[in-house]
This record gives sequence, structure tokens and C-alpha cells, in this order.
Amino acid sequence: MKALIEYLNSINEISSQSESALLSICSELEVKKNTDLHPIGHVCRNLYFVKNGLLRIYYLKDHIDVTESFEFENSLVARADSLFHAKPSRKAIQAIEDSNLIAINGVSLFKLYDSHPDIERLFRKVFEIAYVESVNRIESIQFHSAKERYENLLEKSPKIIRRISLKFIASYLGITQVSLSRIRADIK
Amino acid sequence: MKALIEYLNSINEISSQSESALLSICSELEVKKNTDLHPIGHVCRNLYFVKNGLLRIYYLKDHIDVTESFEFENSLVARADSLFHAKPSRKAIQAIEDSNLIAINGVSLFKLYDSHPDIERLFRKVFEIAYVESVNRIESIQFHSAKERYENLLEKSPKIIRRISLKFIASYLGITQVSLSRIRADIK
DNA sequence: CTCATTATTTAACATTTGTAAAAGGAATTC
DNA sequence: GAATTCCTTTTACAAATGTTAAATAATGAG
Repeated sequence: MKALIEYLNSINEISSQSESALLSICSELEVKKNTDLHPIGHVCRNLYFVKNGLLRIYYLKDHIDVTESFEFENSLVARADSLFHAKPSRKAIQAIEDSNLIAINGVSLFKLYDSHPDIERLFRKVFEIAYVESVNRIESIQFHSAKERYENLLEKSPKIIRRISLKFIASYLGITQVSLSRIRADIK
Repeated sequence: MKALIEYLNSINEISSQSESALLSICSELEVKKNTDLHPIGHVCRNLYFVKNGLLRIYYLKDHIDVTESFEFENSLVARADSLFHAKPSRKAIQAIEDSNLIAINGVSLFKLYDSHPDIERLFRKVFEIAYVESVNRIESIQFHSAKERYENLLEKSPKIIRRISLKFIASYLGITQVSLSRIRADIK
């Protein structure tokens, strides 16, 4: 659990008492490659911290698999809407590499907010960061050609290109596999 | 200020003591159509509540004006990244109708978080809502054709179509004016 | 009201992206 | 290590979107 604590402390320090309260609602789990940690249609009941491995969030658009995001080591993942409002999610969280995770139970966490203001503050900041990132993501796809989006990704997240298969990257960029393959050939 | 308080209370109730603390850091202002409330390159120092009127956030991409979002009556607007981290924003907030606003000073608000946990909780929820909305926005533009994006907008935000000029809507959807005009002609 | 300006539509053409199918590579299983 | 399956590239063609320019339409200023 050390990696999680370090990660959280880098965002907002919490008391050691809060730290143990938080750890008491965490559990470790392992997910094998290609399995859905959180399937489509289920209520998301946990936040997940990726100790190692790699996850993605995806959904189906007219039976086509669309990747919404990738989640690497040392990041927190959640289906926010589903977690906050206990409603079924149209999106799944899937491991695309064998992964070791820490699950933080949502309901328990939200209860801790009442007794531990520093935990509430910490997660306020966690989601503020996520919000800022998602606004940046909007900009990166809003008025850009497929080629621009790919070059942007190459620059900002080269590790995505290295570790993830083309079919996932393509829908993440909002284009088809064929189109991405073409762009790649073009750039070389 | 009544509208603001009602709006905030609908998200999370706060004590009357917190309410007056909050009001003490607010000020009202009026912005004329076509003027930048917050220009590009400036640090965003306030959150704004739209009492009436209409705002948009925009930025320049290769000298082309791109609308990131529209903000109607009864909503809170901020350039989050700039506000949270006191850094200059590449994006501007502009009035596209004469508007009456309430400004909430950022620095003062963040100070209130320390003394008023209910205010911190309130704004935690404000930004959680904004986060969920922005994830939904990503989905609405990620793997959809221009026509799908426009039809989606027609369905979910008909008021955008009614009150806002085509040129702003086009870049908001990530397409050119000509393309949007064509789609409109097509749908009729 | 008229003129000037700005916004929207239309047209013709260029470019990008999608679709479907086939071929080649890479990885996995038995 | 052969066979199978999955992934990526390529090709040919279709459809969508961008670009530029011109024609209308709507709006606003004097």
C-alpha cells in the first residue's frame, strides 16, 4: 500500500490517523490481462489505484469498442459518475496487462469525509486534477485532424504508443484503425 | 445574490454563517456583449455565476477562434486550471449576450475552505459535477461524425441552437461553419 | 431607411477519413 | 513448430469534411 500512500501524499498530506483510516477501507487485488475489472452495466463501487500494469476504460458505440482512456501505474481510476451517484455505468474498466491494484471502497470513503476533513480535501484535489485533465483532453480532440491528434499523443504520451495496441489507440483518438495505420505510414 | 445561494444550496446546503462568509467574498458585475470578461493570457482569479446572459469560453488554435463551452444562466463558470494553480490561461471567457454576473474571488474562497468545511464540501461537489460533465462531453465528440454531434446537441441542448450563432456552434462541435451549414440543410 | 457590416448558405473542388476486403505479421495454443 | 487466431497494413473505392470564393440573408449604425 506504500505506493498509494506516497501518491496521495504528493497531492495532499494527511494525518497518520487519517492514513490508517484510509488504509482500512482498501484491499489489494490482481487482474489478469483482458479481463473486465468493472463490467459494463454495473455500479462502480470502488476507486482503483494502479500499482502496476495497465488499464483502460471502454464502452460500446453501436457495437464498436471505443477506448475512453488509459490508466498507467501510479494513477487513480474511477468511473466517477457511477461511483458518485451509485448508478450503473455504460463503461467498463479493463486490464490490458496483468495488473496489481488497490481498491478503495467508495461508500466507505465518502463516510470518511465526515470524520476526516483532510481526506475529503485530498480527494477534492484528486478530482480537481482529473477535471483539469479531462478539459485538456477535450481540447486535444475538439478541433484537430486525426494526424494532429496522433502527433499530439506522440508528444505528450509516448508511453501510450509504446505499450498499447493500435486498435485501442485508434478509437481513443476517435478514428478507425485503418486511418491510424495510414497516418503512421505517412509520418515515417 | 439570491439566485447564487439557491443554486449552491441545491448542490449542498451550507450553514447561514457559511452563507454570509461566502457572500462577503462575492461581487456583482455586468459585462456587455462581445467583451472578454477574462482575456487570454491572464490568470483567472474568480469563479463566475451567471445570473442572466450568456458566456462562452474560447481559445485560438492557429489564429482560429474555437469555442470550448457555453455557459448559461444559473451556472458557475471558471477556468479551473488557471484558477486552481494561479497560472495564465490560454483561454478567454467572453460574454456573447449582455450579462449580469456574480464573481467569487478564488483566493478568498480557498481560504474559506479552512474555516468552513461545508463550503469546501460544496465546491468539491461543484467541481465533481463539472468533471462528470466534461467526461460526458468527451464521449459526445470522441467517435462521432459531425452530423451525430450536431443531432446530439439538438437533443441535449436545444437552447444552444436557439441562442447562439452558427459560427460558435461549429467550432464547439469541432467542425467548420460550412460543414455545419451543410448538415443543417441536410436535416430539414 | 439605407448603407455597411456581419452571418449564413451554396457551390465547386481538394483532402481526409471511413468501409470492406485481402494480405501479411505476430502472438498464442495445442 | 504447425495451426489458429488476432493484429496491423495495404488497397480500392465511397463518403464526409475542409477550403475557397461567391451569393444571400440578417443585423446594426448612423
